[in-house]
Amino acid sequence: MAASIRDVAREAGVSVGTVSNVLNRPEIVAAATVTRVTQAIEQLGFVRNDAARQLRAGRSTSFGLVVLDTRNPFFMDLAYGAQRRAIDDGYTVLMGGSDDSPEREHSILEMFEEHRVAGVLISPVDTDLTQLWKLRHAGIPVVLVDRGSSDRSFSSVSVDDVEGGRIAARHLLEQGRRRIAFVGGPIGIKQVSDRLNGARSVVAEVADATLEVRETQALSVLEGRRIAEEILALPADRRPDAVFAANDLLAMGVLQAFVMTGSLRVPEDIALIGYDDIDFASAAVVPITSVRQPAVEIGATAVGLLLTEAQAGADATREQIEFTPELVVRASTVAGA
Amino acid sequence: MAASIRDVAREAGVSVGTVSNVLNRPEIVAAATVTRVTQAIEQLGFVRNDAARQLRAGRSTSFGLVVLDTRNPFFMDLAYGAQRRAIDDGYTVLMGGSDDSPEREHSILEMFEEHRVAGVLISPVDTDLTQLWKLRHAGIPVVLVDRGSSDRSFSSVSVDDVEGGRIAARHLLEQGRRRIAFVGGPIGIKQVSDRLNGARSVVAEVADATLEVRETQALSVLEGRRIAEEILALPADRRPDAVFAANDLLAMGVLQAFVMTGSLRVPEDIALIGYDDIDFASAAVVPITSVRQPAVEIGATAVGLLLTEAQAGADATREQIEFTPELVVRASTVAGA
DNA sequence: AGTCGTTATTGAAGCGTTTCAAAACGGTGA
DNA sequence: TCACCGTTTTGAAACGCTTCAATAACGACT
Repeated sequence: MAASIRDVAREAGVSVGTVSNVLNRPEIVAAATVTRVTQAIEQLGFVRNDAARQLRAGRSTSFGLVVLDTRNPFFMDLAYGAQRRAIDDGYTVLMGGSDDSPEREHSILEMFEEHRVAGVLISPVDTDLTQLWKLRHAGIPVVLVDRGSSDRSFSSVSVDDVEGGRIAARHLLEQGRRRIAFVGGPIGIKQVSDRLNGARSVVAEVADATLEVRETQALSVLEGRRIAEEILALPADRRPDAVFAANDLLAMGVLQAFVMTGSLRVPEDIALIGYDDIDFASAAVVPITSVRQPAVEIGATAVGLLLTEAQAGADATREQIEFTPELVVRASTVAGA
Repeated sequence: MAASIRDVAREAGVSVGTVSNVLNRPEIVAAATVTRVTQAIEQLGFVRNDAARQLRAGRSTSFGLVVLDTRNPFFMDLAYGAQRRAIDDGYTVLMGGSDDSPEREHSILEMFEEHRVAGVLISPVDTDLTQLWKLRHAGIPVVLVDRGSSDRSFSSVSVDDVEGGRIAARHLLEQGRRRIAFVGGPIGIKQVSDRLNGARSVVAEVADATLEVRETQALSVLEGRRIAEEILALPADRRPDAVFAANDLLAMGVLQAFVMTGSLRVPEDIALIGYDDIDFASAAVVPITSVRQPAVEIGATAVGLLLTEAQAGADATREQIEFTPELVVRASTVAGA
């Protein structure tokens, strides 16, 4: 079908080895030969076959990225950062979304492994990391993104989510809120539980403050809306006076439901804080206070770690990089902010 | 390094052909052999080498998707739809963002071609489609997404953007607006010029209505903000009373700038309509009226076309599918909506 | 016992590259 | 003229998989 290097060689009257050299190390080939081969390539419309090249090379020139949700702007920004950094080094990024499903995560990783990717970036759903160990054992470096490696066995680039949780809760308490609802889930996801635990620790220090947990199935706008309706259905005296949403998507859902029904004012009746600080948070009906994570930077840094680990081989040193989250105050917690 | 099919064969005491059969058509292999081989696979932690498999097969089992902007929720939704549809048929989707750069688009397509993808979905920046012809000539089916094929030479899944432009302009005129500003660009992008032309045709029919074009460098929030500042800088009597933004990202940027400075009320002083109806449009400070495109469906449908075209081979019939855009009225054009 | 028909397994060819030791070439100096 | 040397080019051997014609195994039937 398509022209192969062999056809080019015949057309140019040289051997396949020479064509390959023109393609990969033109400087060692005589100038006249280079032009002849180049012409033949042009002539036949030859395009390198990546599969053959990779087969020979043993491994691919792409990294795999597994995120929790491909439609979440936070992860898109992260992916964007990863991609830009990877391209600079001649790598390409394959992305898959696990949609909070361990099975899906598993099958994406399997695909990456069959592809012999040069490394894997992952924000895992599955608490069981044995598949990641298997990957490393197979010589594929793994870097955790948006999530630390508790036992330091993997390199990781993350944000201190416990501290992020504390920051959020502290801010709400400082605004005089006492009945806080934490909205997020599945709790199995480390990022979620860390944020919750951070908030809990701060709330525990204030005598009259309480924290109520409302678990969601996913970190989506829809789930936020669902929980908000639950809250609205409560008798007024049992309602929280603040909501800490585990991410901005949830926060937006919550906000939409509150605003739509018009029965609860934000922040007067109920304050709202999100997490991630996606671009859209600042553009919301009531601009949403959020705990900022540097998404693009996380992605880029993670690819950097992957690159060094890929160079170093099996005896690479693991590195845990942790960014500090940052509070961005907007009108959803402070009237007129 | 990693175990090959040959190692598995040795371990299980069978030939490589048999191992391959166990992997691909277990039903033709004796049950006892299957278990023996399966055990060996388990034992050695064997993982298929995708490169070798593809090299043999001649073509990959993935589709390539080129979008204008990977961070635009509209394209993410489109990609999501494509992915879900592709997975059902055992395909995988590779995505690349051209960021409105023809060069970048070119290099992504080149990568896809080297990868021998089974098909390409593309929302082209480049008005010159010769590279796409080249792809087709190489036996790779191409489907245009979010953009029709004017001469019907390519299959496409799109929305009637001229009609979409008309809908938007008509709506603004019906609200009594007469000085409309069109914000969008680069104008070279067909979606943008179609929307503009639709709007222009409707405005031309109303004697005292005018349409002023403000071209942007990109379809981003930032560019929207920039244009809004330009508008704010105008003397009050030269200001438009409505803005039609070529997509929701721009609309959000415009809105942010207006709201932030607080000098122009939406929709009282100036109405605002966007395009795409991304999820975030409804959650904006002032919920944004928009022209809806069924992103997920477009992606899924496009993969469907690709699948049939891939089956049919070179003599496939091209099909142009066009969805009709739908007006979604919100508060940014109708007070209290 | 020999033959036929199934059912299971084998072994080798080939996909398109890259790599690398070996060969060819073309001057140079003796 | 010849041996030697640096520069180019060659040709064959992998890489790991799938495919397919050929072979083997094994009852059943004549």
